Amino acid sequence: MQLLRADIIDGALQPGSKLKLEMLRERYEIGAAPLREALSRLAGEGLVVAQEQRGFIVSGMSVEEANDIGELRLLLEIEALRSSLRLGDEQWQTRVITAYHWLDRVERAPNPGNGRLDELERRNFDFHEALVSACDRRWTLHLRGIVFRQHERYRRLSRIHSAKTRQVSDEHRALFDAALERNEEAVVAVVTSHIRRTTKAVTEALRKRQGDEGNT
Amino acid sequence: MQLLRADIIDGALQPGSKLKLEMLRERYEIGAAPLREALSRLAGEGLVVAQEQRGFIVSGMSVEEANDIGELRLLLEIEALRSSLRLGDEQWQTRVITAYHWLDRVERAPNPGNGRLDELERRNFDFHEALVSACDRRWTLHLRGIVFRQHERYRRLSRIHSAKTRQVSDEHRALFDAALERNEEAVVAVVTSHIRRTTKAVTEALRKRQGDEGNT
DNA sequence: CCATTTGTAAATATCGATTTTTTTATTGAC
DNA sequence: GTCAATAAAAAAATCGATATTTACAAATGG
Repeated sequence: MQLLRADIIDGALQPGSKLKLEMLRERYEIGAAPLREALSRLAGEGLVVAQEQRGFIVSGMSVEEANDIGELRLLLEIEALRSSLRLGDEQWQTRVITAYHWLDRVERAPNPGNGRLDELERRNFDFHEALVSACDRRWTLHLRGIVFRQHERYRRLSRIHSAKTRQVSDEHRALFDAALERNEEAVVAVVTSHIRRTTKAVTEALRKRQGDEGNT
Repeated sequence: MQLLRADIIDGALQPGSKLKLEMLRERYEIGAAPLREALSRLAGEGLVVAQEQRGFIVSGMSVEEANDIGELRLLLEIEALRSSLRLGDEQWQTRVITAYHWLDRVERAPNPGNGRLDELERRNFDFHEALVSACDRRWTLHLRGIVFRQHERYRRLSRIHSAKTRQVSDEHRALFDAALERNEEAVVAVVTSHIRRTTKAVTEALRKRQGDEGNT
C-alpha cells in the first residue's frame, strides 16, 4: 500500500494509466484481495479512480487541477499552521528545529543528483509536517495530508523540468524564522508566496509536458 | 456501500462501535471482499478507521471534531460557492431554483414527522449541491463532499435533540436570494452564519449527549 | 465498404475456504 | 486470591478458484 502510493506520487505509475490488477500483483507480490483494498483506500482519497466493472486508473493530472490543489493546499496549510503556532510547546520547537536542520543540510548539499531528490522530498515533507505537528485539529490534518500528497505529485513533475532550488531554500529559512517567532501573519505571508510560486512552476512544467506530448 | 455509508451518517451504526465483518455481511448480504473494499474506501475518506489486524470501527465523534469539521465545511463551501457563482450559467440557475423549491416545500410542511426527516436532509443536500454545481474545481468539490458528509453526521445528531427548523428555513431563503443575485459577499456572510449556527447547535447537542451517557 | 452482430479472449469482481492473528477463558502456580 | 501462562474460540486477513463483465476481433448482412 505504501509502496503503491509512493509509485503513484513519484510518477512511476503515470497519471491516467490503467492499473492492471495482474500486473500490480506481480510487482508488489500480494494477492488480489489486499491489492483491491489498497486501491479502494487510495480511491477514497482520490489518488486513483475506481471505474465500476472496469478496474482502476491513476487519477489524471492537469493545469486546472494543479491550481485547484495548490489553492487548497494553501488554505489547509494556513489553517493547520495557525493552530500549530498557537499550541506549539517546547517539544514542537525541538521538532521544527531538528527538521529544518536536516532539510537545510540537504538543500545546501553540492550535488542535487537524482538519488538526493528523494531525500530532499522527504526532508521537505518532514519539515512541513513538523511545523503543523502541534495542530490538534484531526480533520484539518487529515485533509491537509490528502492534499499534500497530491501536491507533491505535481511538485515532482516540476522538479524534472526545472531544478532551481536556490530560492526555495530561502523561503524555507524565512518560514522557519517566522514560525519560531510565532508570527502568524508572517508565516501566512511566506507560505502563501511559497506555495503560489510552486504552483506557478508546476503549471509551467505541465504546459511544457503537454506541449512535448503533442510532438510525440 | 451507499447503504453502509448512509447507516454510518444517520447514526444507525454508532460512532466508535466495532464493525464486525460477519454482522455486516448478514446485514447487507454481501461477501467479505466487497465489504472490505467498501470499508477501505470509507476509511480513505475518514468515516471509518481501519485498525490493522483488528478490523474497522466507526470513527468517533467529539465536540472538538465538530468544531474542526464545521470550520472546514465553511472554508470549502465558500471556495466552491465563489467559483460556482462566477461560472454558473442558466442551467445552474434552473437547478438552484428547482432545488430550492423542493426544499422550501418540505421545510414548510406542517408535520416534521420522523419519516420527513430523511427527506428534509436529502432536499437540504440537493439544495447545497445545486448551489455549488457550477464550480469546476474537482478537488475542492471532492473535499467538500467528504466534509459535508461528516458534517451531516453531526447535524443529524443535533436534530434529535432540538427540532427548531424555523430559522433554518429563513437562512436558506436568504442564501437562495443572494445566490441568484450573484452577490458573493452576501452569500459568504449568510453561509458563514448558517454553518456557524449549525455548529453551535451541534456542540450543544453533543455536550448534552455526553452528559446523558454519564448518567447511564 | 461500412455497420451490426456474434464469438472469443482478457480482465474484473465475487465467492468459499484456509491461514493467521487477536481475544477470551481456563488452568496452574505462587 | 491474584497473576501468569497456556489453551480454546472468535475474528480478521489472505488466498485460490469461479463467475461476470467488458474489450477486441472476426464474420455476417446490408
